[in-house]
Amino acid sequence: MIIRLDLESDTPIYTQLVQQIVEGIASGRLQPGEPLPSVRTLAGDLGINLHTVNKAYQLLKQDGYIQIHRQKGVVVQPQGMPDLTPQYLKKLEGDLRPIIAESIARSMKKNKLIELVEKLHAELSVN
Amino acid sequence: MIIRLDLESDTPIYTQLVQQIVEGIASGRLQPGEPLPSVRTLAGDLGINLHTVNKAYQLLKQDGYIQIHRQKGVVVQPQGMPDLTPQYLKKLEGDLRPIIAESIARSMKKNKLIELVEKLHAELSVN
DNA sequence: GCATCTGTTATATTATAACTATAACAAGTA
DNA sequence: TACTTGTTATAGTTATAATATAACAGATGC
Repeated sequence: MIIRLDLESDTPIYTQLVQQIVEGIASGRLQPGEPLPSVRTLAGDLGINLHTVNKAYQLLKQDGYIQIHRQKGVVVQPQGMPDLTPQYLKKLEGDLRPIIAESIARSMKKNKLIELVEKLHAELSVN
Repeated sequence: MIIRLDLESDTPIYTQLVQQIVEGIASGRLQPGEPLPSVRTLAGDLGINLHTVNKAYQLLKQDGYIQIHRQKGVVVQPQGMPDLTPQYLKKLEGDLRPIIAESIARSMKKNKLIELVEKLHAELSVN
C-alpha cells in the first residue's frame, strides 16, 4: 500500500498514517487479515522514526482497526471492524459540527454540501 | 453571545473560540455588523489570556468573518461573508475525507451519514 | 544454540505549539 | 487628560511531536 506523507502539513505524521490506513481499509485496498509492514520497515521506507509508526499502530489497535501479535506482526482486523459505538457517533458529530457550520457561514447550499459528501463517499468506498 | 470553553479538550482554546463564533454567524445569532467584545473583555470574561482571544480574532479576520478597526473594536463582517473560494473547497474536502473514510470503515451506511449531516445542518442553520 | 526479526519499553534531546504574564505603544474617544 | 482600542514585544511554562539510541522478551529459521 502506497502511503504519502506531507512533512510540511500541520497534521502530525502519526495522524496522517492513521488516516491513510483507515482510508485503505474503507476502500478495501487493505483486506481483513492482511499484514502491515513492521514498525521498523515502514519507518525505514517512509524515512521517519519507528516510534512515530508505533504511535499510529497503537492508535489503530486501540480503535480496533488492527491486531498486533507480539512477535508475528501487525494485521488488519481479520473479522468485524469496529462498531458504530455511541462514543464514535458522538465524536463524529463533534468533528462534523464545525465543518458544517463553516460551510453555512460561507453560504454554501445544503445540496452542494450533500453532493460533496456523496462524491467523497463514492471515491472512498469499495468499488 | 454565550461561549463555553472546554479547557480539558485537546482542541486549542483559540480554535474553540473561532469555531463557536463561526457557529454564531452561521446560526444568525451573530448578525453582520454586530460588535464583538474587546480582546481584553472577552479574555476577562472567559478567564483566559488576551493573546489567546487575539489569535482567534486574527484568524477570523484573515478568513473574512470579522473586521477589526484599530480603535473602534471588532465587528462581524457587515456585508458579504467570505465566499466559496477554491482554497476553501479544497480545505473542506481535506477535512471531510478522513471523517467519511472512518465512517465507511465502521460500516456506517451512506444514508445514515447523510442523515446526520442533514440533522446537524438543520441544527446549525438559521431558523 | 544462535542469529534474526517482532513489538515493547526506557531515556534523552530537539523543535514547535499553546498559553500565560507583563509591559508598552499608537490612535481614537469621552 | 484619562481611558479604551488593537497591536507589538519579550519572556516563561507546559505539552506535544518527532527523533535518536539502546535494550528487552518472545518467536522463527537455520
